[in-house]
Amino acid sequence: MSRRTYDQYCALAKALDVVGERWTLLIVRELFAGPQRFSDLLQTLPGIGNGLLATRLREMQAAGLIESSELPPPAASRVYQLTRRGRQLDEAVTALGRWGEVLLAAPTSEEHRHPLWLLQSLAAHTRHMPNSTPELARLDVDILLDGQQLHLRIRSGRAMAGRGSHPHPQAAITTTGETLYALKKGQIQVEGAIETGQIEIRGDQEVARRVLRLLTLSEPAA
Amino acid sequence: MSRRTYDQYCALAKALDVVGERWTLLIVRELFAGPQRFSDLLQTLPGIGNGLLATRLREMQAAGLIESSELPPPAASRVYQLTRRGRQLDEAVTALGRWGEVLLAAPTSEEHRHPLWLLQSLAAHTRHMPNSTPELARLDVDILLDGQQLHLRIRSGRAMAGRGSHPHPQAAITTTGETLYALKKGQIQVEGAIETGQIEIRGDQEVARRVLRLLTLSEPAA
DNA sequence: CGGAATCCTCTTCGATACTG
DNA sequence: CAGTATCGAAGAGGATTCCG
Repeated sequence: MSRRTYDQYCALAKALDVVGERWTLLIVRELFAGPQRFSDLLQTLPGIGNGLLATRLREMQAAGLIESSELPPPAASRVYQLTRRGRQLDEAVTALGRWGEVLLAAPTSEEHRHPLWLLQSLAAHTRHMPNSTPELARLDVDILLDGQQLHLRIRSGRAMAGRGSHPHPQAAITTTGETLYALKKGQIQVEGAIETGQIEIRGDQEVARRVLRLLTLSEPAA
Repeated sequence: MSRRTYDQYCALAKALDVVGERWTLLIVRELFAGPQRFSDLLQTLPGIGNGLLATRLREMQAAGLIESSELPPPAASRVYQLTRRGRQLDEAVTALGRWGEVLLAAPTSEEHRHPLWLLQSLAAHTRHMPNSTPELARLDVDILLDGQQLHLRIRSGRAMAGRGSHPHPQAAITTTGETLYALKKGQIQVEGAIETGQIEIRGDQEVARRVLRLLTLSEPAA
């Protein structure tokens, strides 16, 4: 009955009362990439258990973070999506993710993996750096990453990753997480990876290259 | 024995594995304002229970977030403080705090309060806005807030709140949380509050005014 | 008195089984 | 597919005790 709270008159404590519980911010991360059904979330969040997911979704709805909507027939299913308030968590989630990046050791492990998470991570960095050249004002590309269909929206140099394909992509990239990771590390270059076939591009070649270069840019020295 | 983790190869999940558990980020918040002893933390974090605090401090030490050091006699006590890695949480904690600010309703409640938390909250906003005029390059002032001795360090327009007094303050301000809150809301002005005695200043009047104006600046329209 | 370890109760979590 | 019901296990909170 009694939701556990910190009972502190402090903005951080209040925020943690709402999003500090287990799984909540990971659900937010999933919904940043687009609406999801109950069972979609169950799949991408291994270990959560359906009871707890139901509870979290109810709490998050009550807190105004998400809303659910019925898809019209014949889909006849319910999807959950972020509200404006929920989307405002972008900055905090992004900052936390950047902080956690150095904790990513070798990907070899019993860990669950998902191409989206890598793309979100790379996209998060672009929202940290001031990259707003006119060339990066507005770009939309599809990315088939390790067989998963994703897309990237770039607005004023800031990238957001999403599931599925974009309605009007200017280009389509096919590659692997390994390749993106090597690019980010500076171990290979965009042009080289295209030549060796590690990256395939359809549509606007220049747009795709711009996106790839933005995404795999290294952090400037602080 | 088995620390609970999300087991996801994802930067956000990794970050939450380390700082996502109950109380951890609130401990970080306290240590942002300076080193603290075990019992200091117990006092400022009502409800934590000493066993859990000990556990958290051990975990945070193992994760490289904090370190403990013995004070030389006659103090003969141990203090905990953030490491560099721990201080890097600044951005994430600040972003979360800003997100939570709208959840602060009327301060009338059973909630625990502490002048430091208000000051940290106000300071967090200055780190969000680009305010880097030469006048705000480097300022250090003491603040006696609701009887609590605190201080503010301002570097390049970005304020950090701390406990106790600064070794070399340029000015000292005495006021109340209520007054700062009203200033932030725009209900009163700095000059007016000084005239009515709601704010007292010793030392460099101009420095104190600059700090107060920075601190209580309203958010520019996004 | 500061800094914990111990014990006990209550809540939350995670997995499985079950229902509309 | 979208949840609810249930139950053992882990975690949290409070008090007490121990040690220097």
